[in-house]
Amino acid sequence: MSQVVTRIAPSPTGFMHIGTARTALFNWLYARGRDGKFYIRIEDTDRKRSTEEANKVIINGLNWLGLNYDGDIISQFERAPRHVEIAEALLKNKKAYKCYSSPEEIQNFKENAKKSGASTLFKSPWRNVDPSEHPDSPYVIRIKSPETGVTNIQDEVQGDIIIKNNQLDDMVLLRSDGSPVYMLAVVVDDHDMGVTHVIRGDDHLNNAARQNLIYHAMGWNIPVYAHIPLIHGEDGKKMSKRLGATSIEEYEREGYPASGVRNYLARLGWSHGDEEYFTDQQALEWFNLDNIGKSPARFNLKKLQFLSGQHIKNTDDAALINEVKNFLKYDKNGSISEDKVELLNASLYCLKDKVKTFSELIDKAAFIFVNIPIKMSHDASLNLDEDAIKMLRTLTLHLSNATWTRDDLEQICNRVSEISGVKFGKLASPIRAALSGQTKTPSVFDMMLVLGRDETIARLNSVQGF
RNA sequence: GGCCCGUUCGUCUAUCGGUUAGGACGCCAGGUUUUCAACCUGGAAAGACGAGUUCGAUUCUCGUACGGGCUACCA
Repeated sequence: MSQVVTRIAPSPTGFMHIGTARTALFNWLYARGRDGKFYIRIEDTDRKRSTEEANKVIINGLNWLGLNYDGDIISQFERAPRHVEIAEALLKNKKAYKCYSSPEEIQNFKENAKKSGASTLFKSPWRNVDPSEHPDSPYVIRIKSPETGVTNIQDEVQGDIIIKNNQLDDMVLLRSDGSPVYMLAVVVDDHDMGVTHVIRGDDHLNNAARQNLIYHAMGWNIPVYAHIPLIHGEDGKKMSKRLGATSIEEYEREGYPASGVRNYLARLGWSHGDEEYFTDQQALEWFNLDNIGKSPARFNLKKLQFLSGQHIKNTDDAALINEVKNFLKYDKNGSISEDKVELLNASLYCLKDKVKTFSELIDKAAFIFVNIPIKMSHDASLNLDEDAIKMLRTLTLHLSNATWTRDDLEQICNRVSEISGVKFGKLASPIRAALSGQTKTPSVFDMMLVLGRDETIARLNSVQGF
């Protein structure tokens, strides 16, 4: 079999929908897993919607998700002359015809048909009129769809779908202003781009029958179809902005790792036995069309979070630091200085196993980013009463000649809590407050280890008023 | 209205006629514990409904209900 070619064909709406991202991922996995090509084509024939900015949003989304594409991005709009050329070829072959019915006429017909309960399928009276009788007025070009028989869609996901040809109207190919219609453009572009596998949302399933008409009329090979069910929101309805994020950029902003999003999106509607967590390599190796489900899947944030946590845990430190730095441009901290990066790197061992997002990681690493004098949260300050300060004073003394290993620190802390006649928990809270100004932090030992002796003692002193 | 598609624990799914219907997230209980987490152990939890085919249906067929899509000179 020849090389696999897939494509993602988003329309420039100004943001990248999570569903578009998943479709892109499926196409990318299918192509890249088979040494094939993956292209982007922007469906910008509707000029009202498209802007440079909107294209950029799509490209940024794809880049962030790590879906690299081949060649240049293709603009459907720019290919209009070629679409017209095909429409004219069809006209010449008598596979299409000029229709002079006005929009008002058609509108009236449909309204009447609806009222009387008859089929609303418009049958143009111009279908078989000889060109010599054509008026000199605006016209559209319509395809001649077969009046009898059936059109068969062979779909890798949905199975064989049979649509009766009498359900298909003579769709418009070229508008009266001469511009091509989407249905024509898709077929021509897919054919010209050599697309072998059309993996797209199942809202196009019915359209596939119409598109097949054009393939047949041109004598072109029909691509392999895989119409995948759309993603729904947590409530089972279409994903809306009201419930959760719909654009891929929001997940980036919130600090989800791209690898986790890839894993989650791939697993949503597709499966490989019981595998839930997998790497890109595994996804590439395993992904196929056979195991895509037929029913729409609901988006579930908790599972995304779980998987994201797993991916962060399994990312090596150097790569993780890079991703976090990149994420920081969305965080209020902005960028961070090199010495803080070093501290962050040193603390990864006690952070990355426990967080689900980069933003959570930064939160937990807050003790790194504060400086003396440390601003106390209200809850933290409650842990610094007189008795506590006294304990900290004792602790500071013992700490000055500690060897600064975990064992040693634990021993010292235990001794101090013993001397003070309290359980370790009573001592840990003030330490935590002094070191971070917060009540939720990594273990006090981890903080001491990361901060080092000088900084630890300085912070402890600072709450004692030194 | 017509046509097309779908329906297994709350959610994502496994099962390709015979299973105590499996896994994962989430949830609940217990454990670990210096906070928050993370982690460990255990638990509850599903074949939309009704017929038919069959020795036997979650699985095959039909119907109903519910959900979704298409039915544009939108994409």
